[in-house]
Amino acid sequence: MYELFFREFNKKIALTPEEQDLIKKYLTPKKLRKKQYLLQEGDVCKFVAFVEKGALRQYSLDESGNERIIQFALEGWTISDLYSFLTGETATYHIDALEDSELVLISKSAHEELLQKVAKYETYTRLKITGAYIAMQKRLTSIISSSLEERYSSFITLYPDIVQRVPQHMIASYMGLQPETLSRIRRRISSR
Amino acid sequence: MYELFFREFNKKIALTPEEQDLIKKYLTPKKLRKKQYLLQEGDVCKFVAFVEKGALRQYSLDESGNERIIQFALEGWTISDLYSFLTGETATYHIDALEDSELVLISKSAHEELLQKVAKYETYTRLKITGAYIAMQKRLTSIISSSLEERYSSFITLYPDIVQRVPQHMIASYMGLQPETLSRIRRRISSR
DNA sequence: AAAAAACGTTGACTTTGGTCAACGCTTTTG
DNA sequence: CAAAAGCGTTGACCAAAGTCAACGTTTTTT
Repeated sequence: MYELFFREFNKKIALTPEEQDLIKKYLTPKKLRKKQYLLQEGDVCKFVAFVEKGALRQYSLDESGNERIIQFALEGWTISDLYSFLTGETATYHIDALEDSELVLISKSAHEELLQKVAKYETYTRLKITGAYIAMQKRLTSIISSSLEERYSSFITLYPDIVQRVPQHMIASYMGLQPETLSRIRRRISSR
Repeated sequence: MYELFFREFNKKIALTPEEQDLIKKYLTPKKLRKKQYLLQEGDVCKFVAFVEKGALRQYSLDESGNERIIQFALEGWTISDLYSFLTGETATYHIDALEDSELVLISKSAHEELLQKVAKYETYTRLKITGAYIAMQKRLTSIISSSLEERYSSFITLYPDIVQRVPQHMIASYMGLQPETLSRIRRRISSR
């Protein structure tokens, strides 16, 4: 239990067995069936979720009610509505499961106590968010400066596992496109 | 000297005078004239820069050589090519000054020593990057789910100071648009 | 096993943003 | 102070993405 979580943690900073045991006390396992919600827009986000197994997505609804996916999370990724989690404001995103999934939850109070009691937890958190920031900045850069063909091509080389496991229209949504448009981009790419 | 820097720092976590003096030893002031580079693509980014006064921009060049602005930084903001700074890889962004500016620089070695010696510096860093992450996620969400009119309208309410101080074609670049397109969007908005 | 839902593709047409050129105005430079 | 560069706007035209409808296939549900 929590194997992947601690494997990832130790990749960022090595923990002693004692620290690991202490941290374990603050973790809650949770299973989610495909299509179940972890978070719905309007609720307050009560936890950060680490994906041990499965796949989730985070999305908002535009004014026409279309789903706009802003993040996927496969094994080893962390997902949450950070703004809602940290401020206690109501969430602006939905999070649901794309496959049956196993999560490790960290509640707000657990998060706060861990920050106080385990210095390495703060470091872990800092490194994790820094990595997420850098990745998102790259995504943003490619959105404002690359062609759709390039964006899709780098997506499939960067996230081949997502391409395998997630329906194409969701990848279109992630790219801010209509499914038909992504289909045509794929044709253009393959006919070269 | 460093007034704004410490004002912002203390907003996130309060420092004792001693801590403040200690941190000061690791800071380097730097003045930059309008149009001067702080960082050029291909160099390694050697520092994180806090803006005491002035305005900067971070951008990359697309394949046609157009500037694509991914971030502005006014007083109180921090700017850097984080990926290059942290990994030592060569930078993919340019950073230059839009106005004569005064910066506070933190070098790589200063950053690392501060993380070790001053626990609150790690907290400051974590909070700062978390805020930047949340802001960027909101920007990304609006890019993939809002109309251009909405995006520009929220930009001017969110960053009225940038609208005042930065030429319009740079705001277009920040939004991933041509200057002509932004000009037309403005006309559409004002004619309502 | 049958019915329903979800998915990806294609075609025809519309809407939107990009491109190129021109112009007037303001700011910067020499 | 004069010349040059930078800036924002507009018009005409072009290219790209969105929309709507239809279809065959696959997956899920019952």
